[in-house]
Amino acid sequence: MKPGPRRSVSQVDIVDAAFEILEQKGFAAVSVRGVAAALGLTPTAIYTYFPSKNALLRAMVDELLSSLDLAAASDPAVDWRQRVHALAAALRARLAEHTGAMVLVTSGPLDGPHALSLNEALIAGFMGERMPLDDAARAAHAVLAHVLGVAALDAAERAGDVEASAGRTSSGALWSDAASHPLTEATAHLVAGSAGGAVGVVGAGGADAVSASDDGRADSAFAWGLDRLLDGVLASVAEPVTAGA
Amino acid sequence: MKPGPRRSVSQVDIVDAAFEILEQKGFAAVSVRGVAAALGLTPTAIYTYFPSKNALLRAMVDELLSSLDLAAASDPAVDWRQRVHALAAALRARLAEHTGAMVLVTSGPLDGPHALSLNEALIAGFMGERMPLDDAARAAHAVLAHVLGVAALDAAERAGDVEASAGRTSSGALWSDAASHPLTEATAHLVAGSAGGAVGVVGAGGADAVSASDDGRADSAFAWGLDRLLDGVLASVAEPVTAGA
DNA sequence: ACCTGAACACCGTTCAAGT
DNA sequence: ACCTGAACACCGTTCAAGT
Repeated sequence: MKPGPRRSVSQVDIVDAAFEILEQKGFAAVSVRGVAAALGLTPTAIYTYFPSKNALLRAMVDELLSSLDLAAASDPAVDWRQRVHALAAALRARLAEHTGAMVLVTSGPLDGPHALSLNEALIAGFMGERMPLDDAARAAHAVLAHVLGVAALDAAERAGDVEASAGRTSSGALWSDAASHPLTEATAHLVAGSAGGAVGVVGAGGADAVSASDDGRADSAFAWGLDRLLDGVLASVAEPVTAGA
Repeated sequence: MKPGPRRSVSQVDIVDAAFEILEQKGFAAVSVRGVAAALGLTPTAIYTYFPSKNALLRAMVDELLSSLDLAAASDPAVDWRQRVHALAAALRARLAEHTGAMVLVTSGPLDGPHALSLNEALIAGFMGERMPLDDAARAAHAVLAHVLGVAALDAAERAGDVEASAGRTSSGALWSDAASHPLTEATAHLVAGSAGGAVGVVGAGGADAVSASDDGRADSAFAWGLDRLLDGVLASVAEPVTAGA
């Protein structure tokens, strides 16, 4: 099973070991001590390669982003909208794969080489749609925010599968006893659901629809929101700023 | 300074103590042991009120959301766009106030009473713009995702003020040595910057512009993205679905 | 440069016991 | 119901020392 402890380790070995632990035992198990043990090292040996646990976490973030296909996202032969959808879906899938990915992504600025390249590809793509540089940068930021936000809501929902909350107000009454939130209750099915799964297939199918391979309920909500954002962003190209309220 | 240990505690006392520690010593200091000590209790006494630390965290999330002015957000006399902006800015400000707010929000489903009421207000608001229930729910989800996503990017950036990353690839070269990411570098100023600060003033000024009191660079990027999202969402009311690519 | 061993100052949670 | 005390199985990080 195990490849056995290596004789000499490197930064990438440590990051790989950390990901293996993340996938098999969850985010809470990703510890300096645990990673070191997986490599047959003493905990303090890790500090030769990373100045802190946080630095290791940030290296993991960039490793995670390295799996994105930026070449495909930069192919001008494909519709930009389609490319954004594929890129966003891929990023969301990566974030959904591991528990606690939001903690990872929040451990420091997204200024690693792959994070910068991702941002660069997004800005360039929007500029290809005749957007000025500044707005293209804002659009890239907004798309990134949308993906991270949906990932955060996904993560929050998954975190509660095991744990039931306290569930009581100070008056002792149970939360949302009946129809006090009818709209939310009636639409919960549209927004909740599993991410990942078939998401990896997006962009591989090829020809027809943007969100053809979506089957999760949350996946279509994700695509819908992204489409509305892109609608608004791309519409800003035609009518610059002048139309006021 | 300290009000002294209480004679009898309650769930709200514990949550309050946890927030005080969060604001003064940061998220890492919010521990069962620390909260208990602040109340003059033994760590294990906390488990009489919360089944786990995570349950305490979730109670903190709902407490955080309780400060949102949902009444103002439901006032039909005010333009819906303006109400969404105020609500979103307020939520973002709350998330920006404390370090590690994203970890808090990710600790479990947003199904507390105040979270549900927030969602309810958002859905109702979009329905007031003649959107069908399903799309209104998706729009609410998208707005929430946008706020959380921007908050995540904010948090990530702040997390790096202290800590410089490893900063080296396996080849030993420094990250982003020169102009390998020109678009990102040229626009970094548009997207980075402090959140919070004057944000709390939004909605208190009153009359004229939506983002009048914004001064941070990130604040205007936040408002821009939200406006583009609302553009796309509200445009979907006029032309339902029929228009194809 | 790379790694160990011992130590410091912490964690969340369980359990048995007291009132 | 509410709280204590002891214990279990952990943390991240520093420091002095070895090679």
